[in-house]
Amino acid sequence: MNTVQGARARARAEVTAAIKDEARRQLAADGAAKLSLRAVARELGMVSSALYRYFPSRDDLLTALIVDAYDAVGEAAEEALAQQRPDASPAARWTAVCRAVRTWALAHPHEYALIYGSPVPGYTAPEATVVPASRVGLVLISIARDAHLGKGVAPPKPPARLLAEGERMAADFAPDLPPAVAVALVAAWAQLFGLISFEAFGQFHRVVEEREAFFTHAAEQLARAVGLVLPA
Amino acid sequence: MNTVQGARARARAEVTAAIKDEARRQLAADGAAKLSLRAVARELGMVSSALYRYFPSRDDLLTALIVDAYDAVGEAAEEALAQQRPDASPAARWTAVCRAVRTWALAHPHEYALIYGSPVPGYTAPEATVVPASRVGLVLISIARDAHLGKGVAPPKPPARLLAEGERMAADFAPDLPPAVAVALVAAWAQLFGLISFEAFGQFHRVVEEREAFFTHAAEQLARAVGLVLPA
DNA sequence: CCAAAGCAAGAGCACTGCTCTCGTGCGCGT
DNA sequence: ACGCGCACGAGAGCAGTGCTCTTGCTTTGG
Repeated sequence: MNTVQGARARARAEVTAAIKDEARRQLAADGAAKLSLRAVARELGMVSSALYRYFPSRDDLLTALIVDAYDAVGEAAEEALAQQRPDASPAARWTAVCRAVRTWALAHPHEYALIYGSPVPGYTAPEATVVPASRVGLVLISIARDAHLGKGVAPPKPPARLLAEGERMAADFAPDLPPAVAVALVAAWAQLFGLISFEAFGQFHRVVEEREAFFTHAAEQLARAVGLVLPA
Repeated sequence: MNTVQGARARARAEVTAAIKDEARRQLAADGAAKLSLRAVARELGMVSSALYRYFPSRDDLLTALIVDAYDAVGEAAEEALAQQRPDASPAARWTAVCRAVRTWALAHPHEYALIYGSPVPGYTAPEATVVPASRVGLVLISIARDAHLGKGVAPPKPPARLLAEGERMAADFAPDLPPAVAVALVAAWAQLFGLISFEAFGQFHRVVEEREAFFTHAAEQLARAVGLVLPA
């Protein structure tokens, strides 16, 4: 008994991981649309029906890959933040995290498409995905909160009804964040992924050539919009 | 001879349109992944092989739908611009166009996903899609150009290499647009679709409730970022 | 030590995209 | 106006898919 859990459970975990690995390979090679349970099983030397002992359906396999992808990009963001020097400015932290997310997306376009492209399984994201999906957002929130705990430049005040929304959002996610910053932050969050998606999905083809410089500059402007840049 | 083209060609055009209509229906109902040539043919009372006389492959059908979707959203944008009063400010025009695009996207989520979600056919967008795909961009460009022909507020100057990129972009698309405005415009363009995609794809679930007010406010900030808002 | 539970394997169903062949009827050019 | 040709629809068929069910074997825990 050299294992804390039974050998059975361990074998199951290993096979499950092998399936996900092979699925990820096929995903990276041909995209989500062409991911085939039978092909995965074939490549693993097992028969297709055996695979259903591990994933009840193709969508469940995809959901597992989605969760892993959210975790991977979330980890990339957290790591980028952790590697910042203690004296780094909020804007510098913000830009570094944005660049890390972009780098991950460009390195794993199909996995990125899985999570930030069209929702492929039947329309409603499974509940299991919401926690990993929020990791990047939490990183951005923490940067903004640190910045505005010191002194930040408040973004333009939104209209009253939106400001109330901002208070609700702040109450939910970051108690001590000014409401106006909260709504600016959510907007910047969505806009960040707009920039990344357009680049990853080829919309910048023949439009933007200096992609890295362009993105960095845009990310810095986003930091400004959230009020992370101190006036000179 | 009541038709300029032969009856044969006309019948062909009608069947082609019927196929696209039915395909669009199934697209709206079940999404692109479940769009099936055989089901379309079945619904139209023909056998599946007959459909291949009109579209050489499933991807070709999807491409046709993509082109139509680009045209539809482009037309929505152009119409929104055309309906602006002559004395409307550039910022008001910008916001109106943004709202029109958003409205179209929310009304046709699956078609929107087809063009601004993950690229589903084999990775490279067919050449035929690039012209219709640029219609929304052209509308935004025209607004920015009109604004800066008068006097606009220049966006922050990007670094030198990006400024050169801006000059190239301006030369390609809008000869008389300041380079800094060009790069801000492209960024705002991508960010606009980031906002819309996040809402359409459910990323704002339990995050943003006042979606319309939120979007309008974000679009106005985008107008500011492009330099469309005059100082008070 | 044996029953129970987990597992792989195979056959099979309904469906998909796509190809090929084969008549037939309609539109077109003469 | 007529007949030829070709575009078209129909059908069978292939390879592949997701998923289910039954059948045995192996492992595990009481």
